[in-house]
Amino acid sequence: MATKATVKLADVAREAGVSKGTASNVFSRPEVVRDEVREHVLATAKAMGYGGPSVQGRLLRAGKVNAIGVAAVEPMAYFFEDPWARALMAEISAVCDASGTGMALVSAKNQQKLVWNIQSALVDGFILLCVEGGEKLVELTRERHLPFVALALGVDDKSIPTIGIDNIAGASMAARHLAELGHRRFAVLGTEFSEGGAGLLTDGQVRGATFSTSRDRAIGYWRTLAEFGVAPESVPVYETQDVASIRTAIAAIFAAAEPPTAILAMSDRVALVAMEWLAEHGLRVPEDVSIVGFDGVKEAELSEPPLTTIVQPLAEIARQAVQAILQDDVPAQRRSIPLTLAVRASTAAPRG
Amino acid sequence: MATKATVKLADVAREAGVSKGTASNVFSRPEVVRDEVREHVLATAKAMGYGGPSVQGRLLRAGKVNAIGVAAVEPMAYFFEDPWARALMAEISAVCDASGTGMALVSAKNQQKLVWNIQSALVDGFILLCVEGGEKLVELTRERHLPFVALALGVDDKSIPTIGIDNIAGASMAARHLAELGHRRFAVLGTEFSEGGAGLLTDGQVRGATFSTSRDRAIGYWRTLAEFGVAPESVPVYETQDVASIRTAIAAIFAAAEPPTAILAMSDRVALVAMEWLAEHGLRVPEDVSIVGFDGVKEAELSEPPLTTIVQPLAEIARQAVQAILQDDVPAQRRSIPLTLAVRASTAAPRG
DNA sequence: GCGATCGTTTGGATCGGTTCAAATCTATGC
DNA sequence: GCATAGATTTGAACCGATCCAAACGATCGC
Repeated sequence: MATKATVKLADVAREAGVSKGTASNVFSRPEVVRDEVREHVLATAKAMGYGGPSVQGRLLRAGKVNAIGVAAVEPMAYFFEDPWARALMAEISAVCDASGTGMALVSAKNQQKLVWNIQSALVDGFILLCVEGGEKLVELTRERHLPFVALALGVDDKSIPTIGIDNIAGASMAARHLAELGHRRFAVLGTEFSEGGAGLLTDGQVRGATFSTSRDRAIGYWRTLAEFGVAPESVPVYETQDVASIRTAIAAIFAAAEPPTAILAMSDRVALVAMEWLAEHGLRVPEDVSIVGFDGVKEAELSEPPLTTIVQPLAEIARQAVQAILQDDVPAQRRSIPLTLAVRASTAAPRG
Repeated sequence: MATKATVKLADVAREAGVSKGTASNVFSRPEVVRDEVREHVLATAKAMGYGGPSVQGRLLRAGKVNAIGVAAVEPMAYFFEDPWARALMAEISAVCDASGTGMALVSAKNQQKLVWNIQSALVDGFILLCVEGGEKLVELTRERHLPFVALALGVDDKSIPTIGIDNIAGASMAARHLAELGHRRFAVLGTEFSEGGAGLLTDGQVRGATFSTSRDRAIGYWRTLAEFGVAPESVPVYETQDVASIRTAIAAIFAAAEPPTAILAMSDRVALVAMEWLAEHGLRVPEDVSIVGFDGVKEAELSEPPLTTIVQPLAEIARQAVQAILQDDVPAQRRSIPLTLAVRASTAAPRG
């Protein structure tokens, strides 16, 4: 069923015997047209099968698309499958809903398509979800000359407008919580520090990490533990990627002569996998081992026991990001939203 | 930081001393322009801060937006939170990814905004996710005169292009599976039949349901069980809404003198809640009670025990829907995709 | 030296609307 | 009866590009 020769506003106007201007008013500013005329034009339009003013035409004049694009260097399904992305998207969409703004999803497996997708997306601005490969995305977006903010950018280039969290402060809270409970033997179950890495990291590897998120969290842990007299050298940091690497890491941690009484996990995902491993190996949480996560995903509330974690204020991040785009008032540099500690049942004082 | 007076193609052309046509070619058909000229125009553009051809301008000429809209009469967060919607969106986005098509999310809490959102969405067509309130959505979409297909439309108006599943046949498979295992005492744990209802339904209420999905599944169960000599009157159908109503229903079912040996659940969600209730009340699945779900969501594979269920071919539905829109070749009427039965560990022969 | 050919460039039409100043119509006041 | 304010309508300009037929310029063959 091919689209028949499309009827345009001018056709309707001619047929109805009014000017193009009046016809336009009938649709976009009906109150200014005399009732009689309006009815007639509307009737003519319906009779001719006119589908209403074409959006693209209006757009050209108006300039505003009234939609924001959310982009990621991931397949599009990422938006619906990754827990963090999903939680964030839900918040972003709630804000967009409230302000009647549309959302467009932009993604690409390959760089080639990403370029085109970014360049041709019909949006007023972009929110960039970039866990990795973010720089290229930022660069491309910049060329569109549209407002944009990056969320969770793993690199810290001061010139990129970013809304993020203070990872050092967050990690600090997690470490302080455990230290105040009396723990003195720790291990850090980290996320990705550099492309594809995994395993125990040296001090130098931590500080020279590609991804600042992981680095900052490690630094936050170390710094605060030092205040409690725990030497950084005594707190091993394991980098992990997939589930297998997480399990390998936690196994290594508990293979030590004096295993830690508390685990600092750099993400809830990592923490949850670790808790599973612990349960399988007869170690009780929090009686034998305390564990603190990071992110505050929903699953962390529902785990057994519920996970103590540092929760990211996703709603606030989403609100600020959307506002910034809509008002074309992106932060000049990086802006941080404070994190909060949610104390649940996965932490307790160490035994003895 | 207000956007400075935007530079347009014509400005660049004038500044570079070439015609608008040539300038346009530099960007959209570079190979046709002499290297020297191209370099010069590009340089001028960069110097003037030209952001590349404006999408809206190009659009007007091209006609194709190269994006499809997905609409629902739900808040936008629905796309990221509801399990069924999410699974479907993930599939749809995978198909879009493959064909380089963009996606726009359209939604609205209130009808007022829905109208505007549908009318102003920049898309080449729509996929409608309508579990309820679908008719209004269809009507609005029709006015855009763009191709669209409805998915899972709960009403069966033959004139609406729909890609769906054969609920009767699916329910039939579920019932047959249990009957062939030897079950003869059943109860149906239903989903929503009419706006806000819950509780035991009469035959008339089932047949007069507002939502054809629930009705068809019930009919499928009854019809097939009858073939095995089980009278429909002996198979109670409970309508449910939220978790509480599901628990109430299953409690009622097992309060009977001769409780059923098998449960036919109209959705995996309902089935999973029921399994939880059964576990809490010391009834083992499948030893004491067998249960079959419907939908085939991911959670059904991971439950304990894994749930036997009728799986919806979401990937295929998504593929056909997207293809139909992109090729402007929507099915004239309803098109059904076959369902499959996934036998897992929640079903077994009845005891004794 | 001249016409044909090929690669570039040009200018104007077009996409489908919105907008606004000016023109036209209507009703009111005196 | 006529000027005047207010309500409608008109027509042309414009939004920012793409497209294409025609013009142009250089090279080539004879």
